[in-house]
Amino acid sequence: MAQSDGTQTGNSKRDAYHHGNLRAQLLEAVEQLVEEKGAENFSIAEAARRAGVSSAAPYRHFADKDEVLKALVMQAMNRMIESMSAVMAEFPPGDVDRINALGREYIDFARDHPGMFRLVFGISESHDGDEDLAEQGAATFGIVIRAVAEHLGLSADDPEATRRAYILWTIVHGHSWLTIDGKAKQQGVDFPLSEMLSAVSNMVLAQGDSGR
Amino acid sequence: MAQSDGTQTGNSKRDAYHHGNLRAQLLEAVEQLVEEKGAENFSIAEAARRAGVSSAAPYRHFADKDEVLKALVMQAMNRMIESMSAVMAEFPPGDVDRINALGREYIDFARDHPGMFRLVFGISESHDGDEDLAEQGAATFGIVIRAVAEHLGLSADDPEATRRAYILWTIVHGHSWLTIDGKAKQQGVDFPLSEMLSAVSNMVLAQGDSGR
DNA sequence: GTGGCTATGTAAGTGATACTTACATATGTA
DNA sequence: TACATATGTAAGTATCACTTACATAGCCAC
Repeated sequence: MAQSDGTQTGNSKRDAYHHGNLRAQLLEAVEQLVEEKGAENFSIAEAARRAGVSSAAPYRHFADKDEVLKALVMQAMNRMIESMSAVMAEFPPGDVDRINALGREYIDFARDHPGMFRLVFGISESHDGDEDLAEQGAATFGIVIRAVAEHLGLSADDPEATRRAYILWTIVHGHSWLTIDGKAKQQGVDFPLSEMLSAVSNMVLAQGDSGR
Repeated sequence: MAQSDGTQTGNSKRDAYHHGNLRAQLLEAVEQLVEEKGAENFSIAEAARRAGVSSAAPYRHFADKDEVLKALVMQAMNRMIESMSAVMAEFPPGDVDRINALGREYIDFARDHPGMFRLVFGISESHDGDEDLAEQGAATFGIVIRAVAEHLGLSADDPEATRRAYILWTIVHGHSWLTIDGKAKQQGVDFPLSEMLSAVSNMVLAQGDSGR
């Protein structure tokens, strides 16, 4: 069980006084809680209880609750970047399916980890100007921009690539939210959407003017 | 200062013991707080303070915090339906601009009331099976479906109308989220998006197969 | 080893919150 | 006017975020 921040997990028995691995185990507990009860209804206290330490212990590793959430979000975004990169490797550069696969990865993440998805995007509210998060976000979106640029035969810094990538992002992002919020199913939109969405992305990616 | 639920506001001086209008004033206070500090960081206690009553008073009007939020969301959705209906009246049936105007109204709502937007969609997490909210949501989406069906010359219960309306919803919804989360601007997507989005909606609404 | 420095844990508080309970006071209606 | 009901208060419970003072473990120089 490798951890993306370098700390070692695995030794799950706590050794009397000193725990040895609290930070990582706290994040693990918080992630569980976020999925179980939502990002707004979990408490640091309960995460501490799950890790078998006192309610003050977490504050040796994190300044406050927000910092815990930020660390979790960073971890999740790292994983996201990793799985997107893995997906990229399965298709040749420029392939449309590469782009569609990225979208599917995004939607799958939301469906499989709705609590984390909410957290990642809900956190913007309280961490508005955070540099680390912004950088991580740019790295993620950058992957999409490059894939789109390659497909269109554009340079990655051509605004047209950003423009089209952004439109694809809105679709995938909107669908992810509506899905985890149950809106899609609730409104009778239960037919398979993946083909539909990739058809739309084909339109958006068609050569020609995107509406400048 | 008319209230959409029929209770009268306006007499803002509280009359000694009995307040006369607590429910409406609480909702007003909560809405302010939600915009100021976010849906997760407001407290019933503070709303009560703003309304000039004890912290126990709200519980004469609402069972718990969740019920307050639900009432607020219902109010917001009502307003949304009203303004969407108003927009509809400005364009002839079947007009594409009618549909685009609906989308713009949605995005404007998110931009102007990000706290409420977050609340409306964030609430699904805790009110998953709520009938009233589902019904209200269906009414809202129904407006879009009808406009799309009229434009395409389809019956409103044709699944193709729902399908296309849903795609438009994902775009508008995704863009709204990314905008209020600051992602759009953060990623350098600051060029005017309204034309771009309406160009995309034209693609989605074009006659022909949408990717069945 | 021993002494001491630092990292990491605990216990016991502080102040705020959601919500409850017992009681008080208006208001409307028989 | 009396009484039922609606609506408010005060005080209390349990929980939480976070702090402070103290304890212990690991580690390094010597």
